[in-house]
Amino acid sequence: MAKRYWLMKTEPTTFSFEDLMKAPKRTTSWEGVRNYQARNLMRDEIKKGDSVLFYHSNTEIPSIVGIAEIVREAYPDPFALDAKSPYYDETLNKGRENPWVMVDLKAIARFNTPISRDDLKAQKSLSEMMVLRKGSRLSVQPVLDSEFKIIHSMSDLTSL
DNA sequence: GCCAACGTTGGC
DNA sequence: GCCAACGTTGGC
Repeated sequence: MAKRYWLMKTEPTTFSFEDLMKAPKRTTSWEGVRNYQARNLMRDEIKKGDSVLFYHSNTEIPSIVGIAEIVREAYPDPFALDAKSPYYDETLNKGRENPWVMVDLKAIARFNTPISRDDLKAQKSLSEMMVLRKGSRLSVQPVLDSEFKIIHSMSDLTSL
């Protein structure tokens, strides 16, 4: 099965690439996705070994800041059942099966210079990227091989 | 802080 | 099933 590419968004005030690099084994679980389209991608499409562009959203300069890798495929997100978690899903309290899943992600490379949204927009060959579309809110997005390669070649990265 | 775009909810 | 109201996302 061919390796695939994804873009995952996070607000750096919630969980940043720095946080991922500092995590044990530079690995974290990607909990808290509460959108069915994104859930379906994680559950059905995202495979171990796939690469992830790590995107910082809702910040001063929205940017891709590094590359991560899927190290564990989808499994149930326990935070959905934890009343103390900000990701608690209170609609599950009647015994409805927990529909939410998460994957595990490992930091692979850090961009010494983040590639900003403006940088991406300046590339004609990236004009179809989902993340650049106005109103694009999906927090887990597919990325074409060609798009990943271009971004990789634009980057100045340090392997971790 | 503003607000457009989007997903979800719930009345009918 | 329709769709208005609402809450959230996220660029600007």
